[in-house]
Amino acid sequence: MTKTDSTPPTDFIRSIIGEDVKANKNGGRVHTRFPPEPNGYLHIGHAKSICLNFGIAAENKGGLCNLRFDDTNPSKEEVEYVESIKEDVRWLGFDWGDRLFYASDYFDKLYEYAVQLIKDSKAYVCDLSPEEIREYRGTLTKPGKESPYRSRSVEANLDLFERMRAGEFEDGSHVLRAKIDMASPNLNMRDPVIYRILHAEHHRTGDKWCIYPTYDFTHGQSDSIEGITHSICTLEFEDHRPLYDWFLEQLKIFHPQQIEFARLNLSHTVMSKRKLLELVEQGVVSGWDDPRMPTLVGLRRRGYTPEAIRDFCERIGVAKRDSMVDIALLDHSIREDLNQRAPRVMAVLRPLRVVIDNYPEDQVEELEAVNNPEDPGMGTRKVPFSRVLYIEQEDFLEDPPKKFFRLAPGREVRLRYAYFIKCVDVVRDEKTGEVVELHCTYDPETRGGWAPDGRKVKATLHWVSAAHSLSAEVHLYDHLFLKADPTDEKDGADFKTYLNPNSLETLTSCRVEPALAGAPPGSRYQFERLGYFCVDTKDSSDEAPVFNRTVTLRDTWAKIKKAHNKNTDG
RNA sequence: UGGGGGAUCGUUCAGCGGCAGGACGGCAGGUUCUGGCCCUGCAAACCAAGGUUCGAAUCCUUGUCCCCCAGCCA
Repeated sequence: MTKTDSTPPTDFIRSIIGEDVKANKNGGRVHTRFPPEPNGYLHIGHAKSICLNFGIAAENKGGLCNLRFDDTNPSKEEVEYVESIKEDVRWLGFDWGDRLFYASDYFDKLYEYAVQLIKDSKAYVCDLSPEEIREYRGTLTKPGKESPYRSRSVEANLDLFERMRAGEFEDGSHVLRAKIDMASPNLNMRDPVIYRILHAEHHRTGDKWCIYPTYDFTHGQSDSIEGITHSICTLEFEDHRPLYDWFLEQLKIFHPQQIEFARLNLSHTVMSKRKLLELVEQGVVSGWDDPRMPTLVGLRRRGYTPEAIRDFCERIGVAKRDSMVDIALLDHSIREDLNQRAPRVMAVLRPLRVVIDNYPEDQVEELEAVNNPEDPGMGTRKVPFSRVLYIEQEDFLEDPPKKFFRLAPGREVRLRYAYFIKCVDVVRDEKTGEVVELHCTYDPETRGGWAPDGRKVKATLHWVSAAHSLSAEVHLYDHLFLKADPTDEKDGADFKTYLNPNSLETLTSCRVEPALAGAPPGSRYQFERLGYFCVDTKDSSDEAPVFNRTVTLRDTWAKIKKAHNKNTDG
């Protein structure tokens, strides 16, 4: 995708790095990393971080970005997640080369670091229970108390730590703690736990270990080992930085620079892995790849392109203030991308039968339609036209309001690429009064949609030939949540109470033009006047195609209707 | 009333002592065989109060509000 005037993004992180390069810090090297925990699927918030880290590496000469899994908690992490994460990063368009790492690669090294701290009297084995540790920690305003085990000898600590590793103790009975300052105003410095006993099988190291380093003891050192120059993370780790600095200083090892930025919040959805997991587990959505999910697998299945997501990540910027990006911006990014590349096609979601009374019974014409007005190179196709057609139910109104330009009794409109037609009769269901069929006449002089006499119509409708169209199922998606910030549970409500009951609407009697026969899973189209749709990658088949609506077209008629309703209701 | 961060159009990102700007959204037009795209125009903001200065969104002071931290999660 080519952007006409894409200026290279600048933000405070890139400025800092630019200064560092200019000052020849780290010999001018720029090395970042994307460090996910393999305990869930990646979402669009991760995409922001991925684009930042891989983007910065790509923008700097010789710059590199590692993919490293922070797999320090075997009880929550699974291979399923590491595979999906790798796939998602690749799909987004980034490449970690041969630099795929795991924090678990460093378990031996980390153990040595811990031993080193013990030998320097900077760490000790503590026998306090989790509850006791919490009590001893103090509170935000009250300093903590020192553990009674704080002054054990180096020898005793070495022995105990070795026995922890050997599996002599039960989970939770002992921990290794850094010896820093129980009175520190920064709670992270109050003798934090750096190793805990977890008799759990690790997805990579198996049962080699029954003690595991905490994230805090792992992350900074892993960055150091990999020679990461700029360790970019989110705001909540800002007060962990002094702790990471402390470890690096005590261990006398390479010191990456940590820079924090605000994580992405998107309106009308949730971004926390815990909440997303809850939606999956409770069956609110069909899975991590439900097209309503903000996960990368979900967005992909919904029809989003990596280009659009990258464009979005560029538009939202990077800063330190907490923010909530309007999901309308994501809509804009995908529309802009798909407008350029998606072939146009006609599909009728809610069919209304139309009979062209003066059209010969057995005649069929092949009319030429352009595949993409934005890109003439995409060529044209033939669309069959015959006596019986379908149009969209909402394109006809018996009693049209002022600004309704579409079909109505006695009114003439154009059928796209076909003919001008005029509505001459309306057939109703005898019982319900519902309009079930329209009778129209066509003007043979307007073949292709042009009027030789230059007369104008106010509307152009999409349509399909009844006999030639294919049936299809269509999934209409809308925001998962009605409330912009479902996380705002101040009135006591659970975030799920703000779920949009209409976030998915399934239409089973849709008709699509024959050109869509055999459309491959994942392929994207614009259904003219309706929106962008893609062939579902899971539930679609040649016999029973399923299309997912990625996003609607901008719809000014919908806005007019809405404004009108508001006025009449009020 | 412990510590760490942050406050600029509705939203978001710029502006780093010298005309507050862009994008999305909104509104109004133009164009149009998609009520799409595209084009034009309009409305729209410096948390507050003091101070320094010829000049303050920017520097200083004092407030106010918001976010994060009391996992052996990350």
